[in-house]
Amino acid sequence: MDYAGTVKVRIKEVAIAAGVSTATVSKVLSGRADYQVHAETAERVRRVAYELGYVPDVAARNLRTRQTGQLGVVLEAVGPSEPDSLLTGVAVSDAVRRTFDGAIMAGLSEAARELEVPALVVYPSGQLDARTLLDGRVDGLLVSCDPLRGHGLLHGLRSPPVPVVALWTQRAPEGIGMVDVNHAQGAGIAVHHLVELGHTRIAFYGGGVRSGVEHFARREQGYRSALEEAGLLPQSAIHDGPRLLQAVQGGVTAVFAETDLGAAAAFHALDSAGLSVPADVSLVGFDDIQGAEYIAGGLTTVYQPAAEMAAAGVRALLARLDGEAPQTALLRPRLIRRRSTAPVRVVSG
Amino acid sequence: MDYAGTVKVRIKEVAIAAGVSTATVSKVLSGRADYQVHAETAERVRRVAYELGYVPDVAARNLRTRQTGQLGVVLEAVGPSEPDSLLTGVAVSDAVRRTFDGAIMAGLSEAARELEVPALVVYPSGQLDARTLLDGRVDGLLVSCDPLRGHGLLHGLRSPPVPVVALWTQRAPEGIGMVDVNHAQGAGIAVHHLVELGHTRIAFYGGGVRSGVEHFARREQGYRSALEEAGLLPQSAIHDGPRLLQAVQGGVTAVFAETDLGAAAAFHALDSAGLSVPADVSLVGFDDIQGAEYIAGGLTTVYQPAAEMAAAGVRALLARLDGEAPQTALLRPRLIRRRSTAPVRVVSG
DNA sequence: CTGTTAGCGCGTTCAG
DNA sequence: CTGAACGCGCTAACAG
Repeated sequence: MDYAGTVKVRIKEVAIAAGVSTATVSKVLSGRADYQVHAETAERVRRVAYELGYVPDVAARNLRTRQTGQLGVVLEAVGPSEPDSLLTGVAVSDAVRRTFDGAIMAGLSEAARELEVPALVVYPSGQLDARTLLDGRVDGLLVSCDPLRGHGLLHGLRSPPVPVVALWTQRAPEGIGMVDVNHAQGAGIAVHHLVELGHTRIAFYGGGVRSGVEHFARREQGYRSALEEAGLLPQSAIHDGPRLLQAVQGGVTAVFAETDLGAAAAFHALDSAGLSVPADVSLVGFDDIQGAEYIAGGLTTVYQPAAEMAAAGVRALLARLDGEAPQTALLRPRLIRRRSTAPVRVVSG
Repeated sequence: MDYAGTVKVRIKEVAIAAGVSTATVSKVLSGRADYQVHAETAERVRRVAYELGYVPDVAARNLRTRQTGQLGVVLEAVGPSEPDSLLTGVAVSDAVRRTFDGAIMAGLSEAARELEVPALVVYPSGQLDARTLLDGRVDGLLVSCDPLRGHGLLHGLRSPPVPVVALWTQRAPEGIGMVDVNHAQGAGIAVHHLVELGHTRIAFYGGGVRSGVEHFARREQGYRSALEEAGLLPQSAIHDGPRLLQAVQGGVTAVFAETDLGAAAAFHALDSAGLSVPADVSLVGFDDIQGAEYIAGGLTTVYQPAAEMAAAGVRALLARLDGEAPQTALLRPRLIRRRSTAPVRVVSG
């Protein structure tokens, strides 16, 4: 179809062409069931509207109805660092973030389609303050947080003018809904996998609680709980190659790394020392980053359901717009089995 | 600041509080230079507006001005496959797309901030037809294409009601602006790197022209041109392990793979046959996917400037809104040197 | 079941 | 330099 030079058709022209009033056209096309219109009339209006290529003007509609149906999105990780970051200077792969944000966008986009959200409004990086939300562009806001940075934006959003749901955190201020991956549970799944393979001395590789990063802390806590539940002894977190090798010499046969990138580092340390994965040491990561299948010959890892999280966020926000109270939802991560884990070797001698 | 229960402030209240008319407030805040307002008055209005927390209502403004300042975004890869895909059934890692889309969003977001685009409107996957663009939600549209799928959407957008710029393709219909990575140039850069290392027998690994995929075709063409320019002989494209090994036995010392994932496959074939990278064979990929540093011990590859492409897209679209004609821009890819390439081994005997 | 009417909040004439 | 009046296109309320 060719719309070149097409003058926009307005509701009045549809009304005239269909021989009804503009109100009737509006009633039919807005589809509100509480307006009863003769089926034949409605059908005629719809046909005429379609033939004329009529599309309601959203600006006018939004002005009249005082809502847009649109949901706002902030990708917090995209954009300049915030000064309150606990990890300024830490080299985190941009690609990790981008994969994650891409998955988030995919999930949002898919959920928006299914739930008939007409459009998502993405605010430019670092652009948003609470005041901006007053401008009536969106009915609600989703914030995809970056756990490696502070939650500056979220804290500026206490008592925001529209409902807010935060993704990938469990530390939003009161009144803000949350959807996060259950990091502790994910760690538990990883540990459980290793225990099933017969490992009893399992190390945690990464900054964990000490890093100050919410997710890493939860992962270490999950590691501890899972080991204790299994009647095994947690080890203190290890964050460098030499200590990892020490631990292995001390009898550790499996390593749970708090991230896939950490697992890559652990593998490098082990490999350089002539230790084989998984023959000598089993290795599990967390994230399932792109390329995880090439780490350590195929890294067994815990997949974070980012797209599902985004979809859950959309549903949660829609529920809030429907009057429900803010809630916290935790999604179950999934173990991806590859080739970096194996049954513990029977100790000979 | 706490906006709980805050009633939205309207222009009239600002006017009253500042002791002027709404027209004056509008003139001051819209910042249009052709309206002369007493400096003191203007300053007072601005201060009062700020103190009252006044934010103009975008719906009303959009209705009045007939534009929004917003740019639409379609991530074509997100969403269900189209039937016209040439590669239905081909397993392409979702993660690759997501990284790419994430980078695109990051670039868009950053450019939007710099160029003061108030917001980006992301249309849900597979939701958009040309008609939807008539609804006045956006002043222009960016389409991030998926080269592995058809351009169904783009072709439905001939003569669209708003300017359109397509990303990651050079095959959009007439009238649509384009920004793409210069794939041929990227291939040339890769080949040039290998030639500099002394390689003279360089293979192309992947579907290339025969795949029917625009990007892969350009990359193979770029490979050919670069070799010819260097006075060397291009080989026909290889797309499986056994033939790759044959080629190596036949004297090939370097392989340019059309994608990083392809490079991983090539590496696997070589490695399984006991050939070492880069000692026996040098290997270059294309894309610089997340995890490329773990492929083949650190894959030398061609990085696609996705974020820059997105930013260029925003600029191109803004230029079109400014009255300029649609153009095509090609961005120069960059070589990422890692450890999978080395000087050619001097043949002994 | 359908039509008439009155704004939604703002930006822009055009008098003063 | 300022303010009153109008209308962007649509939908909610109400009258018929």
